[in-house]
Amino acid sequence: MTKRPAENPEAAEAPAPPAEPRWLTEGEQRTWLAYRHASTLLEDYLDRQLQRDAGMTHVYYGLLVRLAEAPRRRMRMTELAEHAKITRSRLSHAVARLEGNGWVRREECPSDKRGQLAVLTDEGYEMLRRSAPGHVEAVRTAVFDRLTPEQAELFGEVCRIVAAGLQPAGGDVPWLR
Amino acid sequence: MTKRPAENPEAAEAPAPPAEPRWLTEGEQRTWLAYRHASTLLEDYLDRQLQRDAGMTHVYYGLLVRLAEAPRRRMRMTELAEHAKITRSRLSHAVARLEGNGWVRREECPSDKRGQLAVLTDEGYEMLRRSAPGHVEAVRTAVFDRLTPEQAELFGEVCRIVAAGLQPAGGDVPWLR
DNA sequence: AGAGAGTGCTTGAAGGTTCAAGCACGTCGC
DNA sequence: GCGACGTGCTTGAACCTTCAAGCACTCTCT
Repeated sequence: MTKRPAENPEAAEAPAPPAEPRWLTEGEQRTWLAYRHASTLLEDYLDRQLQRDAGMTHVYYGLLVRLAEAPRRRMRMTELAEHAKITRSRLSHAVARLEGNGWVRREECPSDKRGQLAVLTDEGYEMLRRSAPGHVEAVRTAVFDRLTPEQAELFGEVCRIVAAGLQPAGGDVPWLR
Repeated sequence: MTKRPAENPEAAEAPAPPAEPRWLTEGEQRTWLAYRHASTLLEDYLDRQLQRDAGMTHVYYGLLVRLAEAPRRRMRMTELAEHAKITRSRLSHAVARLEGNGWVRREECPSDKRGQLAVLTDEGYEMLRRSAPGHVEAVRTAVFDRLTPEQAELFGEVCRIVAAGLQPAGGDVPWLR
């Protein structure tokens, strides 16, 4: 409910906002709803495509991509989690699964005995090479083919602003522990 | 991997794309990554805020909002699922949980004995009224306070385009069964 | 060197989502 | 009216994510 309820919520508010909430304008509501729809549908579309063609969700796929682009195709767990914007816990579970698939292997970190390296296997790389064309096609179809270059550019700009504001470094609260 | 891999993938492609994949340009890659970051962080941020202040995720919250805005605060299950862009199955589980919380109640549909109506209870409405200010504040903080009105407007436009393209009605494939 | 605090990662349980069935009712055509 | 197919919704199992601990190692300070 980003819109004011029918009745007047004067006193007795939730913990955070002290005064009258700054409700969204009509236009902001429409924008917000549009964003919600777009991101829900897009997430779904990409997850289905990748689940079908690569046997994993978009998040897992993204992890493999990051590994593929890292030097020596390996990365510290924490660093990988930060790049992917997910919690360490989630990454642990994810790598366990990907390890089961033979796409990732773990290695001890030579410089820190607590540390673990996630390493993309050759199998993993090969899987990525096979499914990349289908994925990029899906992204194009769903997004870039429908936008003018100017729209795409501005969309990127907006996303960068929003992401920066929620970044643990950029904001002032460490949302991702 | 929306970027071309290091080696040249000439022959032996994935099922879908027949010829050389249309890889993303440098700028498109940056935009895509920014979108992924923004949506991941935003989803997380909102879910945490609502989990903390309202005891449910953003999706569940959205369902209650839709019910609150529906005539007589009730809606057919299928219709609600379509509005929320989720599967019927997911909605069934969700309503079961919300029913357990006392925020939603089910009613038989008078005109179709197969049908079910999800009805927002008074408790549910009250919960919404209490948590709405905190939620709208979070949305403002994360998004609208950081964008100029022009940026917000264009962002909404882009989202509408993308969503329309993925809509079962708008596209040509029924992604949501 | 050693205690205490911090870091890196994992674990298990609780809850959410998806997928494939499945049941009940409606609709269409004979 | 009755069979076949379609629709509305639910169910259970498999999998994913979160949350709260927990273990092992490192760092800091004395």
